[in-house]
Amino acid sequence: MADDLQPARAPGGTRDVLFPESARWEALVARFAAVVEAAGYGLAHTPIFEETRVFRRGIGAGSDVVGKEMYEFEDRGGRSLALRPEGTAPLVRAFVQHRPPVPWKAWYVTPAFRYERPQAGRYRQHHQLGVEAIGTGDADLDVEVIALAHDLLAGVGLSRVDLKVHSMGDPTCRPAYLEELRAYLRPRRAELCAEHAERLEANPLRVLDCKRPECRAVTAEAPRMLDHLCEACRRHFDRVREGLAALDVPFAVDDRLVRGFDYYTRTTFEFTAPSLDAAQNGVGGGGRYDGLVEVMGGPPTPGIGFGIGIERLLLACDAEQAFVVEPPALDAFVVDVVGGATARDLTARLRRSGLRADRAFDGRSMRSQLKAADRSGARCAVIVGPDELAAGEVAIRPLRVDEEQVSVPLDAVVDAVRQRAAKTPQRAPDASGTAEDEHEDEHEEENP
RNA sequence: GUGGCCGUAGCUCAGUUGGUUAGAGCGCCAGGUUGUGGCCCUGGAGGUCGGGGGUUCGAGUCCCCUCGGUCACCCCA
Repeated sequence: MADDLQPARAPGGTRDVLFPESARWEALVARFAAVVEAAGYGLAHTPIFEETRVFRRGIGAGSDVVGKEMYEFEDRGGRSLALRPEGTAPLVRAFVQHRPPVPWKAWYVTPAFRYERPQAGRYRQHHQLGVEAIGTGDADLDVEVIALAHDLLAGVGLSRVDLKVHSMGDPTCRPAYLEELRAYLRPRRAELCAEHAERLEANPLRVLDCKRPECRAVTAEAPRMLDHLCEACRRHFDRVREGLAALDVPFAVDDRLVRGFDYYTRTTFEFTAPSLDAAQNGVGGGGRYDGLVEVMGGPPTPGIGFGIGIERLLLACDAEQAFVVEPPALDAFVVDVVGGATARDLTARLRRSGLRADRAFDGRSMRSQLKAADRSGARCAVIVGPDELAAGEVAIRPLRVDEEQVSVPLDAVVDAVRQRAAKTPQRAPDASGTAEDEHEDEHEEENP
């Protein structure tokens, strides 16, 4: 019973995003939409849960995400469902189901769920922005997709983001390479760390990605995928690198880059923010998945996409004091010390005229109401006291600039507030430190 | 799933070898200013000391359990 008295909390690893922070999220999503829609991508919403097999088949039963991190459940009809742990598999499922004309270019913003222990930059429910482009294997599409992610990251004002790219090969060249890698590792198995000695046969690539020194030492001389690409994959990768260079997207080839989902073929890439001193500094990543549509039951169709973690991106922005967003200020705050009817009517009139207005309730003192007006960040207070009431006027008191207050007839309030709004710079409620303009036009980009 | 650290007001924290009615700053409310916000002053509200059990004459302080938070490993956004 004592348990019932404990106040309720959001479940572990989840977070509330309340007002002014939510305004920043909205601004980020809007920025993303602008970038990708300008490139022909259309917004797609798909269900937040899918049949479990969509992920099991798509992401791969051997991956950690599917093996131990999925929010899996049975519904009342006994169906096995799962909350989406990532964005690609559901969109590929939607592609297979609806068969839109190719190339199909879609973007999404969605929560993603993974049952992991929360820590800095990692949540059980996090949010991703991403795109998927399905229907062509042209390497220039890889370049386009990577450049879009880069442009967003640079556009929000992050000065330092590292991009690593790699090629995973394809069914022509990868199996032979994997066999060669296993053959190299087998005799050295005893030198590997415990987990990777275990997984050597199932997923030898993971060993390359291991950060432990013992694995590092063993793999220093191990054969690399890049040296074993087939002719087609090599040409593809060359074209991707050439394209990135042509578009001034800085990158480094990382021949140890291994990504967590089984579906990747050829190009894979990852963006990290060195400014994040937390362990989780990957802000986004993606790759090509030329076999995935087929795995989902569609015709053989190539595709590529990426996902960006909203929480991590914003964390990285915090570290650089980038992407500071000021929510729009109120145009007016109505102060009424004569009963409240005027405030009621006036706020409604201002709002219906397209202005942003608020007021105080509970018939508080003028001092209290003006305090509230100040705190609200409103550009001016519209004051109604006994004198104004008698004269059919209101007093317009500027709050953000040092100017005299003026009296205007009741009829002229909307115009007066509108004029004030036009010439008063905005300042958000509780604005702390640097106040920038709400409109996000200028942002320098520095390329290393 | 494994491990470290931490739970005292809305927030950030103090709380002396266990010892009377648990404190501060900020925030909030009210007043100083019977018509005017930001600064200043005064007062006020607000605490199951995460929860449960134990030791003790006495527990915020010690012990056990539990819940929660946080950071890291694994892996990922």
